Amino acid sequence: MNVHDHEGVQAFLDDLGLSLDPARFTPRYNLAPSDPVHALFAGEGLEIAEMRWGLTPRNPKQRNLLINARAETAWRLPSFRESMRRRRAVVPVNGFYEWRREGDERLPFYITGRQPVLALAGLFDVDAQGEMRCCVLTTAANAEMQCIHDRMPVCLPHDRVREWLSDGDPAALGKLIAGARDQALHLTRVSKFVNSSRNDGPECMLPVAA
DNA sequence: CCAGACGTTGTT
DNA sequence: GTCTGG
DNA sequence: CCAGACGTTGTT
DNA sequence: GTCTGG
Repeated sequence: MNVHDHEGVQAFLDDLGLSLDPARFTPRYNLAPSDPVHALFAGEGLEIAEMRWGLTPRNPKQRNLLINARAETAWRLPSFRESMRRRRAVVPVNGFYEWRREGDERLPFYITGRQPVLALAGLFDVDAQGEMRCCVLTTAANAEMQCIHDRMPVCLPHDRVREWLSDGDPAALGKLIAGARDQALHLTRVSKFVNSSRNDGPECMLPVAA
């Protein structure tokens, strides 16, 4: 994920009556699983909190962080079911990365929306240490994304964020998820600099020739 | 009905 | 608690 | 997600 | 191949 632009994020939050203290904001150009990220959720009203990316599996035998959840199956899977019902989240990002596999190569693309912030639909949970953790819902890739990958994050229209976080009706939520594929996305080929999560700087999102 | 298990995604 | 298998 | 590592005992 | 770290 890429969350580098505080001004853009704050403009998005303004419409929701939320604010994010610039002092608590670190620009991230290459935010990796297990890293802290700010996410919205319905607490006592709409709230924003720092969560770590990836739900911790409740079964200790399973150690993989759950960084994504398929929107099609999250309703019934034990790991996500309760969060789908009662712990939905939104992760505001400036963009995200997807890799096109070409043989042994991973060719990264930076993906943005029409506006400076993409509102990614997600879930959260509280782990055994009391820390909030979140994951991102995925859906079938739309036409733009299909050339690099068959899945993409669920991107909510900004005017549906409140509804996603507050409405409990699965049918209504299903429509929000379905609408994600209509969000216009813009793909930029970037250098493999971003492939190492040790690299976290503006170079991650710089265009390179295809 | 009871017993027993109880992991997801993406990629190949 | 809840789902699956028998 | 991708990159990169991937070893044990005993002794100091 | 598989696990860990970021």
